Amino acid sequence: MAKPTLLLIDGNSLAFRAFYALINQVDRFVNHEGLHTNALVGFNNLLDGIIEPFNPDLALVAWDAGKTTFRTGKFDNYKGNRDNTPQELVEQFEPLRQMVSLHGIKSYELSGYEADDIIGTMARIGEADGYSVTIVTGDRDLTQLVSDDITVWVTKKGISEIDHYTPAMIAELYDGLEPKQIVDIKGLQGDTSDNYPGIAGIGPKTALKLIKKYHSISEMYEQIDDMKASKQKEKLINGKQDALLSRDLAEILTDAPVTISLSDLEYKGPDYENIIPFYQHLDFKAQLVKLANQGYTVPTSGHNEDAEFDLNNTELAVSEITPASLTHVSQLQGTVSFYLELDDENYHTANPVGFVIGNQENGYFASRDMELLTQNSPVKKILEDQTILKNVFNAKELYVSLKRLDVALKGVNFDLLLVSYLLDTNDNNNDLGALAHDNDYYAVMTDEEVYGKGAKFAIPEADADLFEHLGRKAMAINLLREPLLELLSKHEQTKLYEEIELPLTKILADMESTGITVDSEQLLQMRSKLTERLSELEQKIYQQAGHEFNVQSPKQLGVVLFEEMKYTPIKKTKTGYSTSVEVLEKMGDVSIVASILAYRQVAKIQSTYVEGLLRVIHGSDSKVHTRYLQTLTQTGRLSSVDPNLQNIPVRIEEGRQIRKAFVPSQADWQILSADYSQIELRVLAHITGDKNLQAAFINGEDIHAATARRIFGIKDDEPVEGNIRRQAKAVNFGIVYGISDFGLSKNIGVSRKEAKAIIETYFDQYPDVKKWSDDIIASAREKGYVETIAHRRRYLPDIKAKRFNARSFAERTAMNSPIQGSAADIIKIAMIKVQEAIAKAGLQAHMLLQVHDELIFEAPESEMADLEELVRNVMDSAVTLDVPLLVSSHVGASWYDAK
DNA sequence: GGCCCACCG
DNA sequence: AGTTCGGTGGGCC
Repeated sequence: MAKPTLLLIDGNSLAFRAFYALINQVDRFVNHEGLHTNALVGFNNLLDGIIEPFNPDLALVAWDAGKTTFRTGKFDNYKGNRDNTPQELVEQFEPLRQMVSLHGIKSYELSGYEADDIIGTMARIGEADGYSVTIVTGDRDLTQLVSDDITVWVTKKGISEIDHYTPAMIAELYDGLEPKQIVDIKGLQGDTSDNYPGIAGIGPKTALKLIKKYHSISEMYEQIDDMKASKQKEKLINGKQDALLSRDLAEILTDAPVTISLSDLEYKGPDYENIIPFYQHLDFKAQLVKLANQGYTVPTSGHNEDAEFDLNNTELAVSEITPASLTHVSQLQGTVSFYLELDDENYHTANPVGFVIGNQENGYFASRDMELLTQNSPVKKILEDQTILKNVFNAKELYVSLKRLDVALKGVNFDLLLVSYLLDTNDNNNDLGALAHDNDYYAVMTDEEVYGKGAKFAIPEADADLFEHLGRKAMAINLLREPLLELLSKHEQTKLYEEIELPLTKILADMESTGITVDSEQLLQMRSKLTERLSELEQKIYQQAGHEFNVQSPKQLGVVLFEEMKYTPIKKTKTGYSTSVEVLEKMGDVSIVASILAYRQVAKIQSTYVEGLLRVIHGSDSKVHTRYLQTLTQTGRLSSVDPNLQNIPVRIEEGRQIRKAFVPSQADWQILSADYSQIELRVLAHITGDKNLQAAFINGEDIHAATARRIFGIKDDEPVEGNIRRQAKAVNFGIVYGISDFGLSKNIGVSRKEAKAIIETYFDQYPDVKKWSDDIIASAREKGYVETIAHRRRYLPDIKAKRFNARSFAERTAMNSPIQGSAADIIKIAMIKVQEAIAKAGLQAHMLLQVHDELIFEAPESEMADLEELVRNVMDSAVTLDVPLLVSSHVGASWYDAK
């Protein structure tokens, strides 16, 4: 029969490990009362992930009882070099013990002894009583206890990985030594973290060699006279006291006067009833979700008034649609929730795998049969009925997917994904379950929990399982609607939602479905030319380097440049030499560097753009259909994926050629591009109220020249030289980003001192810009968030962080987000108005793309003049600011030509 | 899956 | 001690 098991846990060392594993995020793990929880989180994961599955018969967590122990009596400086335990950790010790207790594990400490000694003692007692003992610790010192019946698990990499120490492993690590000899090694080499010395001048290698030869420190000194004279012998003789003391300190007691016995240590398992309020107190939402999914009820959370609704309403009435129940479905009215599941995130190509429709009053109806959405089905009728309001999750995905099934979705009224994102841009997770959990609703699982991820992704075969999940999603959408809409209203975001984001969703869906035509012939021609250039450059580089290597590997390139060719490294990355453009350009006129820069440029065009685009052209219509992510960025911008059409090359001619492949979808049509000029600087002028900055725009001045005159004191009748204007331009942009003197000096190539003076002059000349910057940071600190002109909100928890870096970052973000985000608001409003105007004018034109401050259209040549005027008028009047908005536009046969 | 690098506004 | 905002994608290791 297998032996009974005893688990001994080193509470202090694991708490330290857990704390420091998440030290970078210490300010993020704080509960609603301000208690830090990073160590609690890590410790809890350990208990859940390791201890619970292990399910021992007996378990104990041992804790240090205080700073003074019998070891400090022997050696004043024992652990004397340790900094005081941070307050953020100290405050977690008491809840840690509660947590241990709620997991059904006994805690124990003993005055005058360390946790190690309790563990050593209990381990030997357990071993003698016939237990298989496992010790879990963050401290490798405990490996001295390893025996046939005692295994030591030591966490590493924070606490995410664990090494299992057995006698065989010790033998391997210490060249055949036994576990108990580790203390002799430590006696000789010392321990810097515990601050005992060992023998000066004896390191790990010598220590190992000596103990291998003499077995122990005491045997070594017995034979020391026979040792031949050497410096080492002298060190050993002089250090005898230190060695004996250090050995003593390193040795873990196995006979501490503990007052507990094995019979006190029964492992009871978690106390579910009481651990839930405990987790709630700590704001451990993920843990609550786990418990809820295991069937443990989570009562309504008390502290978060904003999100208080009935989590216990988990009764779900979901049934498969049958010919008979179709009558019920057809009678649905008022408001319904609809959810369509796809087998892939790219909804332009994914297959629908099931859907659900219904509400709380009439129940939910699910099916895998997509035929039920087509022809004259009642479901299609409901979806196309403007008067029946739909609650959905990700309306844009639904518009596009349903359009592919020939269903024209109407009456979308609530989009859970969109609303959650507007409430908190961090809630941009595309998973409905996860997002519901963020809003304290736990009666639905995440897709990963139900479907798995990666290679394991699979839609459940059993109808009951799939329909339950779909039904719960639909129910979550319905139940979250009211509380979240109420929050929107509290945040003054109802207009943002109803008049900007929700209408925009439909427009983006149409743009995506329309797609833009890509001339693959053009790309194929480019590809063969670029292939040739790449192989020429490659050969040249090999010649310059003297051998072949992977030019695309920064690591190999670093070796070639900075080791073999002995150029001086200018900058390092975390993993080695930096070989970025910035570095390579600083290396000056070196032929291999020029070749590499050229190679990189061409390789980028080839792989990302030529080949990347060719891969995503749809065979059916020769177009690419990007997806705009409307709920991702922290500022309110869109992003574009599969393919990304917001970063098509433009600055360098060779890359710009790519734009020749973007052409109108029909003969005799053209491309129109219209973009806002300096929209962010205009927004800056508006929201800061700075009269000097506003005057420049109102008077139609060249803003960079105007800034140049101000910061470099150039008189009105003197010209602004190109290089000076370029510097001023960098300053104008830098201000928007919260640049430092360091950053500006690097950017425009002046000294740091000069850069500092320039920034100061800028703020003198535009005093209200300075005032606004200070004010917005103060406001962010007070409210915890910043806002755009349309009340788009970004929370900045780090604005109060103690860490300089995190705080500075938050301060720059506090300035930049209202500017970048307001610009995003403006172009979104413009898109809605342009679409309306095009419809009203009865034009055939399509809006195709948005690139942050630019809109791209296609239209018949015959209506292009009208379209251009319409677009310009709508864009420059989209909103009224204290400065004018300026739009420039161009027409051409391709995107390249519309410049 | 993280890192480096390069492209966009 | 680090130093300019917001993104996506390819390739390496």
